[in-house]
Amino acid sequence: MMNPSFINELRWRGMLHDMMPGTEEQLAKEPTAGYIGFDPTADSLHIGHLVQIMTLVQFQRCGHKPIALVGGATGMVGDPSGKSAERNLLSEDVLRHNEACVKAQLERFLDFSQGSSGAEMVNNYDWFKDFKFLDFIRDVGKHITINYMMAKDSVQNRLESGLSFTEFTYQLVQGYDFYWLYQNKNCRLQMGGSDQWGNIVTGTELIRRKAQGEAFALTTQLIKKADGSKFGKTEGGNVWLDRKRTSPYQFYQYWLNVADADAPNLLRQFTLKDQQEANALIEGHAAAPHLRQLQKALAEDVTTRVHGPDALRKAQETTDILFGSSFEDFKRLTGEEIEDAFDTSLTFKVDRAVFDHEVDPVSLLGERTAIYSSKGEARKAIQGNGVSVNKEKISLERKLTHRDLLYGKYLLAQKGKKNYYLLVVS
RNA sequence: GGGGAGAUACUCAAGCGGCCAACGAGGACAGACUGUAAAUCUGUUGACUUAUGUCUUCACAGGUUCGAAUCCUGUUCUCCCCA
Repeated sequence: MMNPSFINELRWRGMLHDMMPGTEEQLAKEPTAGYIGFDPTADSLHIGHLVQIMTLVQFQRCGHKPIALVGGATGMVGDPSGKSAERNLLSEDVLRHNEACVKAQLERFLDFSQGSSGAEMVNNYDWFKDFKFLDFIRDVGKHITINYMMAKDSVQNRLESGLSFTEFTYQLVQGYDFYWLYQNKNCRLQMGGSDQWGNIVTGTELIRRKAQGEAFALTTQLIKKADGSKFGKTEGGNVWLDRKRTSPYQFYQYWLNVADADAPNLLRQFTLKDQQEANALIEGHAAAPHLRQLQKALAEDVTTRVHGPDALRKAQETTDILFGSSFEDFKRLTGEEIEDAFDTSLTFKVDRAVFDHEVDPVSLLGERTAIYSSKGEARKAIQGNGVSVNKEKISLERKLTHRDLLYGKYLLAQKGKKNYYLLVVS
């Protein structure tokens, strides 16, 4: 049985950015171990990391052995790549916590069973924590010249604005990771986003000089959206993999809302659909864009992989209830169904006494609930025709009473067109 | 060490004694249009409030003035030229 070529897989998916000569030959020759590092800068990964996760997943599917590295050590240093300013160091407590969270997330995506392509998880803190400074500069630093390190873009870009020795050293630390994995896990390939090229190559260089070995580098495309805006950002910031930060419903909605121009690309990169399937979906979408089959397939696939089938089903139900139906339909739901449809983050409890008299919408939305952060903001939004209650646009004069409550306790509030909130009066 | 330029809201960037919460552009959010797209057009964008209001902002600290982002003094930082 012939495994599909990993490189070709990345090619048609549009994920390949660059690789060292010989990489493709190495992968064709034998099942190869390859790694990608994830620095624990937060206690959850976000969908930017998902590209790298998918790269590892594809790598494994093509018969190779993926190693997911959690950067317990590198996270302590801080990667200057792509950063315009020096960052604050995280405390060790926070790092150890983040590390555990990131590890748990990564574990869900790969197959860790035994066998030549069974995944492994390592933490570079394990080999760095007892590495003495003097040993490091003698054993590692001696092999790489300052001239070489200075030439990296990540360093050059920071010479004007400033770069600490700590961040400058990052490439050596990461380079040593690769060397360590090469020696201990027979790891021949490091992958990463295209901004990681410099760091990766420091590793292959170290392997060449220190171990006279040959190792390879491969980078993937950074995802760009058609309109030039950043991928993975929403009003609330990053789209996280942790459901406590981004609920499955919000996660599903993010993918469902992807622009047409970006959808084919994202489908190829974030799902495992094969070329035929993907093309069929893309053609189907081109023929009937308003059905948004592409976005639906994408959202479904990614949400399932990240949050599981149950969470997907619930997210879809909620979506149907909020977007697919009129308020008349909404009213037919039972109280339990309604409460179940909303994430806790979108649900606000309001004291019954508030509805004893007429309620001013401004104070209800801006003061009694956190839908708007202040009355002023709530007022501006209402004046700007951006607020609905029970699917009906409201004005400043529209007072709310207990008669507006469904089952005497529910009120559906909308901020803009897409943001729904549930007020529960009790 | 000598000389010059500069530091303004999320970013870029005007303003150079009162009409400045501060032009404009980008971004972000919202409205219309649509398909919970894109493009386009419109509105909002210091905070609180809703009144022709209050408060906090134009690197930092002082000062001049009825009044300063705008003038003076000192401090910090950045860039450029010469040595």
